[in-house]
Amino acid sequence: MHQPERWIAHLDMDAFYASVELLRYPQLKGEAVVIGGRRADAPQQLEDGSWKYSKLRDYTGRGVVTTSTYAARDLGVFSAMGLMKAALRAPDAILLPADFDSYRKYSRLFKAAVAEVAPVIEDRGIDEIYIDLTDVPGVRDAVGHDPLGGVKAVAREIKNSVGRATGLTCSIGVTPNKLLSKIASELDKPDGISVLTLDDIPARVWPLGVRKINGIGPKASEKLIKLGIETVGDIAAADPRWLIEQFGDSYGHWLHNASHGRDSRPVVTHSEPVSISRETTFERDLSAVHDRLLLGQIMDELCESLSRDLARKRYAGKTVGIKLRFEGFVTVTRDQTVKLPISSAADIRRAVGLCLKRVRFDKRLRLMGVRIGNLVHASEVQAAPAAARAEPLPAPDNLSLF
DNA sequence: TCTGGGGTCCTAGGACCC
DNA sequence: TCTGGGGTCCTAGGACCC
Repeated sequence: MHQPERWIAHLDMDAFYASVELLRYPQLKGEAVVIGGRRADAPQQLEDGSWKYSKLRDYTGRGVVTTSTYAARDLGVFSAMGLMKAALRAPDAILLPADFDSYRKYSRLFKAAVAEVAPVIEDRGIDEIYIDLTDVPGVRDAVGHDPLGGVKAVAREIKNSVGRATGLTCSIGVTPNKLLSKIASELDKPDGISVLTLDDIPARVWPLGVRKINGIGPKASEKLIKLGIETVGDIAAADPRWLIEQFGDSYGHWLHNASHGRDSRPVVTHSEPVSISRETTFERDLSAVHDRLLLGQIMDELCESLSRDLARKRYAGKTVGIKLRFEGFVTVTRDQTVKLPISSAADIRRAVGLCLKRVRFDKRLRLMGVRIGNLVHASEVQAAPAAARAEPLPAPDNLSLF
């Protein structure tokens, strides 16, 4: 075995939201439980001490599954599935509302527990991280005599640390790069450790379906399958020139490299946000004519919520965008860049007004969103000269488009 | 029975400047 | 009368991820 230059871990919490809920309701262990739905009812304790739960079959309206327990997955209920569809498959599954404050708390706890063992961490969202283990003592010192043994011992130590801090389990993949580690962490889920070297790629990675590669989504996989390519090994065996013909220069090259397990991306321990947004899907589709006032009010609230978030995170931005999704799931976006960074709800709402003017409202709306990009730190925003501040003010009637 | 909310990155065309 | 390239910014849409 040749010695890898790096050892990168991918750590993925097992059924994270559902597992956090099971800490609170341990009596549900082993049951089919689904998290999701904005207005799902929380469990109620009755006089006799027993609990009353909402069932999936009683849910009506829009919404998707956020997470499901492994028992629910056995019934065919997975993340991102519509709740109504999930109810057909598992009508008796228990439905819990999402409690993001709680999930964020456990997220901080598990990340801190990992940092005690290995501090070079890249955040990949609430329930997963990459960790550079290369310079962790137990790994560095094992180079030469027993590298795999050292890596496994450190991975076990990380899992133990996470378990002690949270009572939750996770799965870890360790390989020479992020791409392979992301694949590896899924190989022995839940509560597993998988260590792979480049030599393991043909036996362990090539038999997997193309969707297992992070970066091949529904569209690319559909196209690959149409071309007769089903596994990662099929991509690896394909002529790279043909891949480039089919998928373009950039994605074609990337597919070729990914299928051979090549990935040199570093573990990024700090990053700045690119954009911040707020959006909401309505319970029923709204008419731009009949529900004008309501839509205007919802847009005001989105802008205020976005503005509060900017203030809390201490950012301002120059590009405001709206997102509208109409019935039929057709999505439209409009952007408006202003001269100086803004952060107040009123300034954002004004830019939104300019965006709204450029949209045709011939169908009912199901979603509305606001985004701000081109961010700068609030501390870098200078007071605007009066002339510049007064500049992009549209006539008031343009604001009340709804 | 349609499909949440928060993000990132890429592409491609047009404006504008040198 | 015809016709450069390069660079940057803005905008719209789309793929993908958690």
